[in-house]
Amino acid sequence: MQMKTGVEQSVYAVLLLNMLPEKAVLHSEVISGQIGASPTYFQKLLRKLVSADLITSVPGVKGGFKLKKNPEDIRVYDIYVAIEGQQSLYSPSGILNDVLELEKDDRCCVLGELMEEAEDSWKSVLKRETIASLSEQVESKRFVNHVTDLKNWVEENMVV
Amino acid sequence: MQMKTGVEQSVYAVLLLNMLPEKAVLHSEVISGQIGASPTYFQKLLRKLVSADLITSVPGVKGGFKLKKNPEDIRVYDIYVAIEGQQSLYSPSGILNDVLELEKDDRCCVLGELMEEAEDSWKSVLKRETIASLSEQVESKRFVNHVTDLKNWVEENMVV
DNA sequence: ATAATTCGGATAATCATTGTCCGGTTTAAT
DNA sequence: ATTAAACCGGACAATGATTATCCGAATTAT
Repeated sequence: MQMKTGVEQSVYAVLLLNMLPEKAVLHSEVISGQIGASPTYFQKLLRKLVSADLITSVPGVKGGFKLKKNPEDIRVYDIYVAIEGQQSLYSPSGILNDVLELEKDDRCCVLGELMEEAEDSWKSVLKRETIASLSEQVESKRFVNHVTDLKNWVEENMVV
Repeated sequence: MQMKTGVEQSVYAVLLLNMLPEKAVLHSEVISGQIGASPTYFQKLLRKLVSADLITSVPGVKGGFKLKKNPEDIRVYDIYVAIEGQQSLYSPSGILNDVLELEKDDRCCVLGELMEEAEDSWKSVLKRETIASLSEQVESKRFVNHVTDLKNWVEENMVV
């Protein structure tokens, strides 16, 4: 039970896109290069983010990706769902139902209720934080100089 | 990102073992038969529970498994850790460190802190519930008659 | 027109989980 | 003592999900 690395990469990608000025986009291979991800697979992650309406893609020469929503409206949870899908951490196999000889309608999986509560609790933390608040943390922490380096890098590599 | 089915099976196994009278044990194949798990793999799960000191094994003819701790002292979380190990849901790959050109010592993974908090929140729910409280729920809910059936089955199949 | 890019599908590679097998050890019963 | 039935633990195979690659099509700036 481990989170996909794709979620982590996607979060950082969105953080990078958040550094873009208006109208500018970032080429997918440039991003994956910076993050150190496999370019082809990373494209698929980006497309999932596009499908989830979190980022926008611009096809053609000088194309690339940029944010679609405001950073305050992109929760870490949204990125997680975009990449991993909505399936829950725990899929009850109905074992206890068999054991107790229950009907299928009898939705009373004791363990399931607990797991659902645990998962909700986990999700609520991911829903709390947004790209805006994460960016703020990165900037306000102890490495402001590195952030300016990174922003310079973005400006050098962005298009339009 | 999905929880191993082994965790679910293990929880139910422990619930079954909790129905045993003192000194009695349950044969591993009998349990896996009831739960509908593959017998050989299920043995491995049981041995993990043994290693975690949650249950005891009795080798030899008339051998089997029984609880080692009191049901109040076995948390769902303990079973989860016994089966899945202690690795966290999120293993930071240090991407942001690379991006920000940080030293390895600089443990300031923004996303990591958030994920850790989320995971702690998730775990706290699993730590709250014990085998005792789960058993109580099963018994007190709406299927008391099924539980007595199950207890009869345990008595028929237990050893010593 | 051409080159550079995203899009979407098919498919392969990798890895964790699940499952099997076998020889060894322990114990009850004969 | 011998035997049979169970647990022990390691090696290894099968399965399935994630990751990764490739290719042709669509789009757009030059």
